[in-house]
Amino acid sequence: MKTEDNLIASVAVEGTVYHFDKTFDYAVPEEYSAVLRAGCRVKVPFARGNAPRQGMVMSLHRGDSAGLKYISSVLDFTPVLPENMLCLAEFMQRNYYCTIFDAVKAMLPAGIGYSITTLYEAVTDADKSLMSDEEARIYSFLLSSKKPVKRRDLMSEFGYEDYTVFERMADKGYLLKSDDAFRKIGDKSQRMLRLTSDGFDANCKLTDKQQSVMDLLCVAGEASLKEICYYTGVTTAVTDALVKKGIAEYFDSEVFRTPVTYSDVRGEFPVLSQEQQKAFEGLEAMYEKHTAAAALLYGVTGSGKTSVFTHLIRKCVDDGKGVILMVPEIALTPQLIRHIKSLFPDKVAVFHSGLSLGERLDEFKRVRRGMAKIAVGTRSAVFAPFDNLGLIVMDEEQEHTYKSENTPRFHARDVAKFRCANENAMLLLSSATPDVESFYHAQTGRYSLFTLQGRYGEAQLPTVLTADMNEEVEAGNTTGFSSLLLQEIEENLNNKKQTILLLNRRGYNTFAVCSKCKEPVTCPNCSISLTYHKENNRLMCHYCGHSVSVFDECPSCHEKSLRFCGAGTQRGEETLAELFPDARILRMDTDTVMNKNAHEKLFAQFAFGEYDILIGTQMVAKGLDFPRVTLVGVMSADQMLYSDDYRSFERAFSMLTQVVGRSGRGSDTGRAVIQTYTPENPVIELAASQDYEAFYRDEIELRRMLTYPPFSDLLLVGFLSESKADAVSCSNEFLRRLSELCTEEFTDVPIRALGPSPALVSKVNNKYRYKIIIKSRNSKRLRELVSGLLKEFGKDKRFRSVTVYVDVKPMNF
DNA sequence: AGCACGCCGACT
DNA sequence: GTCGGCGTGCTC
Repeated sequence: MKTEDNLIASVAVEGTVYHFDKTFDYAVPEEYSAVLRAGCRVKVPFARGNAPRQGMVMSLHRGDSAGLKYISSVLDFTPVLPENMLCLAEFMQRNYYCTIFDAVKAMLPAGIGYSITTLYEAVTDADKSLMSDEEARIYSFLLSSKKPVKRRDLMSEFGYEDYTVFERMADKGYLLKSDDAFRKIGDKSQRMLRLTSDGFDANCKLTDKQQSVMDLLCVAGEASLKEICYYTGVTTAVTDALVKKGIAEYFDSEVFRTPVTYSDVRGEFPVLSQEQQKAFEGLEAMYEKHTAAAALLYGVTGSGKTSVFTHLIRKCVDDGKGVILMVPEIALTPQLIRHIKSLFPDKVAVFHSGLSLGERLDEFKRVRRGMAKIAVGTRSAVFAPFDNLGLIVMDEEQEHTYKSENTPRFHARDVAKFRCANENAMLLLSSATPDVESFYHAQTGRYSLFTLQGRYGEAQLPTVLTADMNEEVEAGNTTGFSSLLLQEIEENLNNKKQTILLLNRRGYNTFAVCSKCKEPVTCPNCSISLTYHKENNRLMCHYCGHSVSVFDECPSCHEKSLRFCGAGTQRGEETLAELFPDARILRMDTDTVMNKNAHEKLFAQFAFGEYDILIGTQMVAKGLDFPRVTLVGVMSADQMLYSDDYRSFERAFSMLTQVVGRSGRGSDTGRAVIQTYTPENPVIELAASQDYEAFYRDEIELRRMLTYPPFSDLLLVGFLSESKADAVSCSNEFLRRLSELCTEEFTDVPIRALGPSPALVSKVNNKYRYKIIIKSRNSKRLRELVSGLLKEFGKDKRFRSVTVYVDVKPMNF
């Protein structure tokens, strides 16, 4: 048989590392050669041990297969991803410095994933007398179980941290090894726990932690694992133990099921105003060219941006093309989703983290098979696998939730841009307070700009007052509520109107300090102070999730002198209740909202008038329209304004504009009170007058002067290590090599580098974090330079303890 | 990142 | 001699 003309698959392999990632060529066995196509997943032997790994076939070609390994099995007989998505994966590898498989993984629904596991079974004729006691026990266990046992299960059964024992037994011929691909099941974060019906027998001894879980279950009956861990401060190891004892059992949560909207509730397309019609016609003309294009739809809240883009979506669906509609957070936009579903019955697939794995898989398949034409969802919806994409709409395009903070660290807007360019589709960004970069592109003609001026119903802008907190503190007021705000709340209560208060801190107290030695109580794993949560009476770390029962002894000087300070939402709620005992107060933050579809329910209750005051973190700035709200209070504008980031003004402006705009949506004029220690900051005034364009003019000048985006691109190089010294020396060496290369091979790449310096939170989960910020133009040459350096440092054995990664357009640094 | 391979020291 | 500890280098 001649070897020159065999089928070869280029495969992206799972579990590689950036510095040696590429596609690996495998020979395709004869029996698969007719069926295998790019976009199918395969099982391949990898590295010296030929350990089985999952891979994605990126492309197929013919050639000489001599010396290549063979694909061991095919996991999909029809491609799970179309060609254009494979092309996108390569784009992501180049731009986000991730492995190709990382990019592929981001595109697939979690439920589709296979994991490849080693299985062990006992040979029938081994001589037990030759084994150690431990080996004999393992052998008997495997002999009694009929089927091969997964390595993982075997490890936990015998309490091992590694699997050398089993490997040794396999070498000695007592055990047989095999590998298989398994469908992943049961996303732990969504699992529920309940007591088993047969109850538990009284002589069964429980540890303290197990008992606390039991107490919770006895009261609640059932609870999600997340909640159990929050309230009792245990890890899943404890719940696992209860399940093992037969006292409790896991089950999949039913509450997350999306209510199915049947086609009998058919929505009406909104009638467009003259201004909206004009914008629509402009967009329609762009769309009709069927070439890659981008537009920004800019209009104040309530100007009807949604109406405009629903008409455009209809146009696109009528052409038989796919539409992606992205929203910042699904939980806060239930009415938009319901609206879209009612306009396009049976054509909508929804993508968000609240779906069960099975549901995500179903929605993915509906898109893949062309049954659904519109994919609605959060940033992961940008990967909806349409093969004839027509339009991508990004609602509230400036929202930070569009940026992924985990590998692959992509920005959904950039991925959307690439997809549109690559698939000849149109990109429509929509916002009341666009990202400064986007508005710049609209001003300079890279995007077409469509503006909506009119506010529906001509509601008046709210009157905005600022409260100078310096004066309050001088006057001895430490409640966090200025006299001005209190007075306004009082008035609203008397008039039976509703109030929204924004307090951007979770928990009860934001930190604890020792009144003797002045040491704050910090997380043992992170360089961040612990927050006191009243509901579970624990101190918690919002970074790594560490929590301890509350104590009063200072960990540094051992005096019983801890003092709790700073107000979070829980404390704010309590203070309010004391000040206004008759007011009905609703608190909303990730703690109260953790369970079920609570968002919508709570918002609905508030809209119904079941509460007088809504206090919460930034989620209260979004969500439903509340016509009865006539007062909005911002407890502190300062944390928003002064974070260590060039975008803090932009974010604060957007947030303040949004929250202030919540006041006076109905017939009454609204009021807003912004509390701050820096009342002179112009951003506050600009937000008060809802004047985006004036804000933009100031901001863009600032950016131009300081060469910040859009006049440059930012890249963060991160260094993570358990050893502080290694992280420091690695980052120093990186900077040295960077400047060296810039004076040698890369003289054509203009670069400014800042750092190295410790990250904003310098230690998380016992890992020290350092960063270098690179200011440059994101060109091909820059990517060559950065990618080369990453590979060099990945291989460097001096820095083996250090993980080096790159974050393009970092959000927090 | 794993993981096999190989080289060296301590031991039945 | 042989087991097993760790340092080194490769992954189609």
